[in-house]
Amino acid sequence: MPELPEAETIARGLNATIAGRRVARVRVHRAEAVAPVRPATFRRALSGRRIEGVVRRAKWIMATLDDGRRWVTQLRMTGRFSWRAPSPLNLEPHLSVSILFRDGDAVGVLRFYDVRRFARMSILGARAWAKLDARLGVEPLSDDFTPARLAWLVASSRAPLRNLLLDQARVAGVGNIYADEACHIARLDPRRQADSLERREVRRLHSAIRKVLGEAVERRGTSLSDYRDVLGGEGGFQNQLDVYGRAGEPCRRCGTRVERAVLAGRSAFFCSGCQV
DNA sequence: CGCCGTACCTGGAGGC
DNA sequence: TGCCTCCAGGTACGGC
Repeated sequence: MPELPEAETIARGLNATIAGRRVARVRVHRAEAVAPVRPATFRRALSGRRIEGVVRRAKWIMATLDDGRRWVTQLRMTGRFSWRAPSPLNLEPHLSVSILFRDGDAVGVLRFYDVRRFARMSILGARAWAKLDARLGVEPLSDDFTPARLAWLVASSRAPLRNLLLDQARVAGVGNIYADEACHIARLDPRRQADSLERREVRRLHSAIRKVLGEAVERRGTSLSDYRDVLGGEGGFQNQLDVYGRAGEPCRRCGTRVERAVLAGRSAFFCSGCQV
């Protein structure tokens, strides 16, 4: 579900709600949400800690704790945070973890849901976090992501362009939706061998990635089914998709029917009329 | 060693 | 209605 824009929206939402607050109580309803660590270990590590701040890295949500450790969440396909006033806790479907915050009279509950149970959260020391961070690629909205850097990445792979864009060790945070949308904006066939791109094509791809991710962040992400922000709101970018999920429908640029192909076991949507 | 198929889960959509 | 198949925003892992 969540790619960079959705994770960014969630991280900002969490920062606005829980930064500065202290964890009063943690409940782990589904042990696999914190695996391989035992629920009691996770609970003890987070209980009593104050949240210094919450940021996104790639598709990870990372909260810095007042003991210097990091509380990290990988949402995978259907992980979702929900911040609400506390209510009598009935066991809701798909509820994985609930965290009670209390600071004086300010009280709130952060709940974590996960339909498909792929999501994971853990508490990492600063060094373990640095190690995780180091194996992730360049942030595409940062100044480090230059056309030259992308050219170097693209030249290093013979895989289809779309697969390269999904590789988190190369470009961090791009997933299936935005990889396809970026290829369409750049007028590049996602099946093209990555190292076949010419310099001007790399430049188009670079600006397309930044454009689509930037606009999707502004629109607070893409809500196709499960994704919601921390307060339950939907994103708005699903109304601006050019190709993702539109197989058989006309290309908004040239009218040709959008096609679906399978690359590395995952759907790729593109227009063979204007993407070469 | 780079790349790909598969597995991990549940649930929604669509065919019959 | 029910049963079947296919598909889904991600990524770790094993194998070639």
